[in-house]
Amino acid sequence: MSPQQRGGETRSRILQAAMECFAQRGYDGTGVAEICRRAEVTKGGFYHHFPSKQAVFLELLNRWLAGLDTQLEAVRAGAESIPEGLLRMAGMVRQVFEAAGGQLPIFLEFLAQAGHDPAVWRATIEPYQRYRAFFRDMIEAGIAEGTLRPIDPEIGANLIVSSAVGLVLQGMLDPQGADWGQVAEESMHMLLESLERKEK
Amino acid sequence: MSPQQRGGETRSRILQAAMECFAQRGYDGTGVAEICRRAEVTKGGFYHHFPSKQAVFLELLNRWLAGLDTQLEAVRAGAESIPEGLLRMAGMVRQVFEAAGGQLPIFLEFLAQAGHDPAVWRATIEPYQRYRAFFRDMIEAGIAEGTLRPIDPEIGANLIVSSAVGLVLQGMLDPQGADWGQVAEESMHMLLESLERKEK
DNA sequence: CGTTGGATACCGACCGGTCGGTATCATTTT
DNA sequence: AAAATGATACCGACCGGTCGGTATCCAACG
Repeated sequence: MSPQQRGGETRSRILQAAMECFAQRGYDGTGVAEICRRAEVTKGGFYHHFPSKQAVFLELLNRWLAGLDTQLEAVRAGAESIPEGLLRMAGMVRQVFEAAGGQLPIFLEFLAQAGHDPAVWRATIEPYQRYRAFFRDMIEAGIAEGTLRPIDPEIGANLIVSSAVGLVLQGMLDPQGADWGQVAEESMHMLLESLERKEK
Repeated sequence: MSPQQRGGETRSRILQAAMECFAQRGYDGTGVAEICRRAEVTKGGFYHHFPSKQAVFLELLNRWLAGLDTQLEAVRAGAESIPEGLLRMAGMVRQVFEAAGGQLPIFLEFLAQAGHDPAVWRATIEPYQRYRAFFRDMIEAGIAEGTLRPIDPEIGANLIVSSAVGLVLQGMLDPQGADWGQVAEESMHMLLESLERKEK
């Protein structure tokens, strides 16, 4: 195996292990040693691939956000109408939950760290603004195509983003508390029902 | 000054200092020594009043939640109709933000810690269930009194709680990003508009 | 009234242990 | 040989919590 391949594999093993540790014990709660143990790498290897613990965290955050971005964009491009697109985005919540296999609380870590670390903060807050703009544009398009009532797009986008964030958060905290994927779909359905233009 | 008074004052000074520290540096990020410095108490005094750092954190959490509870209940009792009550609860968001004076990120700490510490988790998750039940009852009452459309109360309550949580979260992360109090009111207004029974 | 006993409040040095990060060396690949 | 990779040992800082001791005040007693 080439060294690039080996190095890359070690690198992703570290990332994977770090994600699991952060999700279970939190950022401050997990030591570099623990990540190394789980990734079957020594400290030397760790600091060969990453300059610091924070760098690993930041890369994890950026990957997660990038994944969300591409998913959202794909759904938008594939949807026939705005309401249908929004509904399918609600379905993404279920996917997000299933994909992470109970290791989701790392999202909480992202948020908590954003409160203390300016670098994490910038990386966290910027996507929120992007998402608000994203849904604002969608709503405007929906109004233009006549499938949505003429509401204030800013407020509507905010409502969507807020509900999504709140939903994901509750799902993180209490995965067994409900079928959050289904709750997300039904909530978005109710929300849409009120935004959609009804033919009389 | 009686010793009880002195003791009580010291105790609340510790709580206040701890809240500020936790909000700025996070739970793990703040040492007991730092809390003591800010509260002008020594470590001995700290551990005289509290058995552990976690105990301080938990008391802070419980006080916050208790305050929210009493406020919500007061609004419900004082409202003439369900929609009016819901609208005034949206106004509470502005109050919450102003009352905390930018020290709000401690809410994030509550959430993050809930992911790791079972005691914090129980204290955090239980109010969510209570709030969902609270709003479900309100919606049911609203349907009964004829001011709300006959929607699914569970889903509606979930939508309200999720939006509120997401709104508060965004306000924490980016206090300067918007007038969150106003955004909360307008969002709730839009939400209500779709839930309210419209006379034709 | 003065004294005394003891409860409460508070002090600050100290401990065992952990942590993130570094320095150095060994091995493998090109 | 040079570069990439990763293993081992170690460092200094810091942290939560403990502990022996002191200051302050109240209540009971003589």
